[in-house]
Amino acid sequence: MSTVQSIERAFAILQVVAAHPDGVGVTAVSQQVEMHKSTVSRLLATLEGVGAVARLPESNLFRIGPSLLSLISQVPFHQQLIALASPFLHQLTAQIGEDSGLCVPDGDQVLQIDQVRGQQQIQVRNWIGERYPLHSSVAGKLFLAFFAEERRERYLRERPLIRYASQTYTDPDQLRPHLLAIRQHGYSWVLDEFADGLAGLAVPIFDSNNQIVAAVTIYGPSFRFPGDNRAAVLSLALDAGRKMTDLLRQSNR
Amino acid sequence: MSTVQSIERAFAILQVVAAHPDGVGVTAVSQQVEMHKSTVSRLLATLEGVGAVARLPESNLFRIGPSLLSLISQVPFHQQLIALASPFLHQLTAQIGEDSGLCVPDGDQVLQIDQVRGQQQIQVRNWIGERYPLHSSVAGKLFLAFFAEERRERYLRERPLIRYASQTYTDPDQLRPHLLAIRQHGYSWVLDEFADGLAGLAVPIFDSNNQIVAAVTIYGPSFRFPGDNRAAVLSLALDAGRKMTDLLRQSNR
DNA sequence: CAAAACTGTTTCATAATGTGGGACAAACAT
DNA sequence: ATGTTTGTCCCACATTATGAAACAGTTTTG
Repeated sequence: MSTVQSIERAFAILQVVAAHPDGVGVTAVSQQVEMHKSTVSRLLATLEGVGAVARLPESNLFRIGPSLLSLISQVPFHQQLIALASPFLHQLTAQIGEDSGLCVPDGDQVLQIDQVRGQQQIQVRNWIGERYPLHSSVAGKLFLAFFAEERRERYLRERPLIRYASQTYTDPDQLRPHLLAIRQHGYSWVLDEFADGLAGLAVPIFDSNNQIVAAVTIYGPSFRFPGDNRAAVLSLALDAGRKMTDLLRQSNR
Repeated sequence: MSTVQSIERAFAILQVVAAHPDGVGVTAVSQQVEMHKSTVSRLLATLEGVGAVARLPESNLFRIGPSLLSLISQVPFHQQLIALASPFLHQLTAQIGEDSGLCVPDGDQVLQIDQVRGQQQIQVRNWIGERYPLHSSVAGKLFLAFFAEERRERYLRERPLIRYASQTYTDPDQLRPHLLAIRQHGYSWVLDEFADGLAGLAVPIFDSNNQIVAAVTIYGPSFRFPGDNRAAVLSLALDAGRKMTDLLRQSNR
C-alpha cells in the first residue's frame, strides 16, 4: 500500500502550525518537521492557496486557515463527536479489552452512534444506530441523572419504566435515589438491567455549558466485567471522559 | 510560485468527503473531482493514514476523520472566529469599499481582533489588538445592547461614560433607550462618538445559545460613510452577520 | 551605518515521486 | 449462475516534487 509523501508532509506541517496559535515561520516549521526550507515554503504556499493556513497580516507567519474550519463546519455534530471520541474509544478497548461505545441522548431515548469492538470471543452485539430507553441502559441512566430536574421528572412521570431484564428499575421512587447517586459519583453502571448477563459502565461528556452531550460506555458479559480491576477500569473511563470534555470545550469556545 | 498538485487534489477530495456526511466511496469521489479511481484511492488511503478521513465501520465509505478536528481544537476561539469571518470581511470590504473589522467583548471593553483594509486614500487606522470602551464604540454599544440586563446595568452603574468625541453618550439615561433601539433593530451605528469624523456600523454574531460573541464592523470617515446606499450597506452587513452566526452554530452544535 | 545573520522565495538540474491505464479480486445485483 | 459494480494493486512512464544553492528583503549586531 503506497502513500503520497507530500500529503503526509503537509499534515505534519499543519500539526506544527496548529500547535503555534500565534503563528510560525517557514524556518521554524522546517526545523520541527525536519524538512528543507524550500520544501516547507512550497508546501506552505500550497496550503495557503487552498486556505488550510493563512498568513498573519503584516508578517509572514502562518496560522491555521479558514478552509479547515469550513470543512468541519459541514460535518454534523454527531459525526464530530464520533471523530473526537474515536481515538479514546480505541484506547479504552485496547486497555480494558471490552467493547466501548458512544451514545447521545435522542429525545426520550438513547442513540448509539459508535462502538469499538474488542477481541473477546464472547462479546456484546453491535448496537450502532440503535435506540433504547433511558431508564434501562447505562448511558440512558447517566443522561437522566444529568438532565435538568424538569426533564428528568417529566420522563419519570410520562414514560412507563418497562422491564427489560431481571434488575430493571421499574419504580420511579427506586430509580430517583439511584440517579442521584449516579450524578454524585459522576458515572453510571448497570447489571442485568438492559439484558440479563450484561454489565456496563458509562461516563459523561459535557459541553461548554456543562450540559451532558454524550456518554462513553463500556460493556461486557457480567461474568467477566468489570472484573477484579474495577477501580482501574473506572478511572480509565473517567479520565477519557474528562479529556473528551476538555477537547470539546476547546473546540466550542 | 509553484504549488504542490497532490495537496491541492487532497483538499479537493476532502471538500467532497465533507459534503457527504453519510460517507462517500472512491468511485463517487473520483467522478466529482474528475480524477482517476486509482489516484483517488491512493490519496484517500494517505488521508486515512494521517487521520484526515476515516472509513465507516463495515464499509469502505469515507467520512471526515478525527485529525482535522484535533487540529482545529488546538486553535483558540478568537482565531477560529477570525478564520471563520475572514472571507466575509474581505467580501464586505470589496463590496462596500470601506474597512471592515471583527470585535469581541473583553470584560468591560471591546477588543478588535481583525480588520480588513479597503483601498480608500482616506481610511481609518489599524485597530487590531486595541481595546476601547463599550459605550463609545459601535461594537461596544452592540454588545451592551445584547448583554443580559444585569451585565448592561452593572456597566452603566459602575463605569463613568467618558466623553471621547462630540456626540459620545455620557448620560446613562440617554444611552439606555438608544441601546434598546439597537437591540430592536439588530445592528448598531455610530457617528462622532468615538472620534469626530468617524462613522461606523456593527452587526452581531451569536453562538448556539444566542449569546453575542462578536461583532462585524464597518468604519469610514463620516463625509463618505455610509453614503447614499445606506440601506444596501446595512443589508450586506446584516446578511454577513447572519451567515456567520449560522456557520458558528453549525460548527458548535 | 555598514556588516552580519537572519528571514522567505526562486531557480534549476536531478530523479524520485506521483500518476493513470489496466489487471485483479471481492462484493453486490441480476 | 452471470454480469456489474466496487476498491486495490501493479508497473512503465514522465510528470512532479525535491533540495542545494543563489537571491532578495529584514532585522540584529557590532
